[in-house]
Formats: sequence, C-alpha cells, structure tokens
Amino acid sequence: MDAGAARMYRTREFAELAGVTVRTLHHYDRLGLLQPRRTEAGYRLYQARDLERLEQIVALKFLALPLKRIKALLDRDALDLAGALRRQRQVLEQKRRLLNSALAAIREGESAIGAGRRPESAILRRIIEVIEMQSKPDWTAKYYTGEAGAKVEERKELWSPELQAECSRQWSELFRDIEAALDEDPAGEKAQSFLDRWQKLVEGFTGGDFAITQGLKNLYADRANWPVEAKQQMAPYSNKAVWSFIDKARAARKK
Amino acid sequence: MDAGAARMYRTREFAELAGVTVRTLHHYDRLGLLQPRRTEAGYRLYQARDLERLEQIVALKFLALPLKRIKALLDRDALDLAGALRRQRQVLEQKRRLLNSALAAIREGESAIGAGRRPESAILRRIIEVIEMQSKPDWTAKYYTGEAGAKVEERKELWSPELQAECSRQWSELFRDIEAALDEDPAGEKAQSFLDRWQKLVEGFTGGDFAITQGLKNLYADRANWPVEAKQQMAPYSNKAVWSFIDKARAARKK
DNA sequence: TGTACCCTAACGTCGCGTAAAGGTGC
DNA sequence: AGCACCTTTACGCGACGTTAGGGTAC
Repeated sequence: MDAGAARMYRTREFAELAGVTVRTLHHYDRLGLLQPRRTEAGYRLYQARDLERLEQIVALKFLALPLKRIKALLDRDALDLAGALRRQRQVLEQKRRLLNSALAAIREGESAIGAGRRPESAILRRIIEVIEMQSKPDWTAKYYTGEAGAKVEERKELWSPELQAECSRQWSELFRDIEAALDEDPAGEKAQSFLDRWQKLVEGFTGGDFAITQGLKNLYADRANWPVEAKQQMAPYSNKAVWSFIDKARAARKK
Repeated sequence: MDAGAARMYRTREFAELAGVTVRTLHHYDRLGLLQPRRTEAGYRLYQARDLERLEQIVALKFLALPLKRIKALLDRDALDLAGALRRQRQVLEQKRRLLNSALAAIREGESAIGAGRRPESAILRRIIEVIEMQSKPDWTAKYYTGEAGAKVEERKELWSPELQAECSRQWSELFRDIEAALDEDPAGEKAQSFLDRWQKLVEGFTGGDFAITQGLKNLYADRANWPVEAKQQMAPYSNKAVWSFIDKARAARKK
C-alpha cells in the first residue's frame, strides 16, 4: 500500500550493495541514466527498482557499450537491443582482431632478440615488419580456389596468438626431432611417427578440407615467389633434408 | 656533407608520407616525442631520421603503449624494451580475456531470445547471469586433482568465443542426430560413428590428458550438486536416453 | 592578390577518480 | 557537539579531432 514501506537506500549503502562507487551513482544521476528519488534535503534515495536498472546498466557496460547508448536502449529502444548486441559484437570482434595482431607482433618482437647485436632495434624492426605484413592484403589468397579462400579466412578468426605460438612451437620441435634422426630409415617406426605428427599439424591448418589442402600445396610449390618477409619467417623450416626425409617417409607409407 | 642537402618535408607532406594526421605531428611535437627542426618563420621541417623515429612510435602505439612510455623507451630506456613488451603482453592478454567474456555474454544473450515473451528482458537477464557466472570462482576446480586443474586453466586461455560457439553447435548437432536414432543398434555402424564423434568432442576438451579426463568424470558424476546456472546451461544435453545410448555403444565397442 | 599551406590556442570526447567546500542526520 | 554521511562543483586523465584566429610561401 504505502510506497514509503519499501526499503530505501542512501547513496553509500546502495553503492556497496550494487558493487559500484558513489561517484558512479552521481555520474549516472547527472547523465539521467539512473535518477533516484530525493529527500527534502536533497539526499538520494534508491529502491529495489533502481537496483534492477543499475544491474542492467552494469551488464551493458560490461559489453563496452557507451553510457549514452545504454541510456537510449533502456529508455526507449529496448526493442532494438538485439540489433545493438549484433553491432556491438562486430565492434568487439574487430577489437579482438587488433588485439590479436598486437599480441602477435609482441611475440615476434620478443623472439627476435637473439638476432642482432643491438637487441632493441632488432625488436622494433621485427615489430614494424609484422605490423606491415598484417596490414598488407593477404598475398596467400591467390593460391586458394574460390571457396577455399573464404574457408581459410574463417579459420583465421579462430587463430589466437596463443594457438599460433603453440603451433610454431610444435613445428620447431618436430623439425628439431627430425633433424636429429635424418639417418634413420624413412620407412621405420620413428620416421612414420614423425610423419604422423607432421600430418596432424598440417591438418590443424587445413581442417582436413580438400580444397584448402590443394591451396596449401600450390602455396608451397610457389615458394620461390613468396615475399621476402614470408621467406624470412619460414627460414627455420627450410632445411631441405627434413623435407626430403618426410617425402621419403610418405612414399614408404604408400607402398 | 651539407646537412641542408637532405630532403626536408613540411608538415602536411610528412604526415601523408607517414600515414598520420597533421594534428598528430603537432601533438607529438608538443609532448617532445618527435621534435623536428624549424624554419625561421616557425615552420616545422621533418627529415628522414624523423620518419624512422615516427615509424617506431607508430609501431609501439599499435601495441597500445601510452605515449609517455613510448617517449621514455625511445629516449632513454631502450634497454628495457624487452621488459616493457613482456608487461604489455600481459596487459593485452588480460584485455583479451575481458573481451572474450563480453563476447561470450553477447552470444548467450542473443541465443536467449526465443525463450521469453519479452525478448529484451530475457536477453538482459541472460547476459547478467553469464557475467555473474564468469566472475564467480571456478566451481569446477575442485573436481580436478592438483596438476590437472592448472592444465584446464591453461587450456581455457585458448578458448575463444568462436571456438566455444562452434563446440556447442557440434554438441547440439550430435545430440539431435542421436535422438533421431535411438532405436538403432548401439553396436551398429551408425551408433559407433556417433561414439566416435562424442569421444572426439570430449577429447577436444581433455586434450587426451588422463588427469583431466578423470576430473571430467568426477565433475559429471556429481552433477546433482552443480550450481543452478550450470544445470540450466546443460539442460539441452540432459536427455538420459542419449546418455544411456552412448553408454551402450561404448560397452558394445569394448567387447 | 589569391590560395594553399603554416602556426598556436583552446575546447570536446568518455567514464569516472579525486579533491574541495559546505550542509545534514543522529 | 562530533562524526559519518550527504551534496555540488570542478579539474585531471589520454590521444588526439575540431574549430578559430591569424601568419607565410609563391
């Protein structure tokens, strides 16, 4: 009955209840985002309804929506919430791509220390190279026929820097292992297990897709025409003895 | 010989050359980040050396380093570049975790539309739930013995929202397929192919690690005590007939 | 004398943090 | 009367964008 019967909170109390600061409540009040009742003396009085709205505000803020858009959504355009989320998702995905690029550049820079005698300039050069590579149109696209290109693009989305790092770690390990066993029998058990690991790593990229596998073969076949940076990046994996060893292992398996 | 012989650029020209705005050059000048020569009349005159430095600034800015730190790094602390990169990588990784959480929340919200009659409030509720779940201490940790817990944490790093979405899509698909074939022979070819897909999906989570597999078994065995939200989230996969069908298929394979 | 450039100064953005100066509740 | 709370006002941060007002080069 009596509206005064509902539990009311003063600013500090309400802030602690909701896990925000007093200043934040002031801010939202002035923006018109969350305007509580007032006492005669001007004290803010929050109630349960306000907590609900504040939770929604905090949730939408967690999605990195600007306060203005949050206000619009909660005040009038609630119907457009689905659309707003779709757009925001695209914004965040774009941000994540940039973050991934930056992380990849940092990793490359860090791993470029040993190369020169002035490490800091080597790092910076490498970072710049990586950034330029990323901003260039994808030179590998032309090796994939139609549909395969789109699939590769799709799979790139899933390629976090950690995955990338783990992957190149595994390739390096495999190359080291093979280099240490070049005089083994390519038909033997050890060589065949190398071939298994090799194929598994390739499949990690192709996803078992035939068209992508073909594109990758085209790409490798044309390695003489790769851009310089790509050649540099492939340098650790250019040991011909390893490649021919794996070829022999593959041939042995076919028989 | 003559310093004046080097090619000099005025502000606009240099900005276009480097791909930044004139205002940016003014800004960097006032911060002391990049201070070119001046003509008598006060016009800025940039040269090749300045371009080199600007490229380094842009590169470090791409890594989301604040301009102050960039200035410090380029002016004095170049030696600490490696350390700065390490710290910055951690900052960016943290940001990416937040981004991933937000993206996961958006996806969950979007998929919660069909549920209620007032879609916007259903979406908001679901988003709030997901955020609260993420901020709670990991209730699954107690099912993993020592080392396995750390490994699971490690694997979480690689779990992008896209991967998560793809994964739950595959589980849903598998459940649908099995539900449509419950009267088949659990030892038959079709049932066995379901079991293959099932085990592959599980392995996608465990990575074939024995300790993690054990933990997952403990986790599932205790499903009666899961928190409510977890039960809700598992609801689409709670069809007992499917689970017993897979159990039978597993038993048939062992024989 | 035109016009295409140059300069500095200064406010706006976004989401609050952080005082400062003064009033209210018990 | 004291102490813990409340209020409003206003500057600071970061990396520039964007005028505004006025000078310079050719």
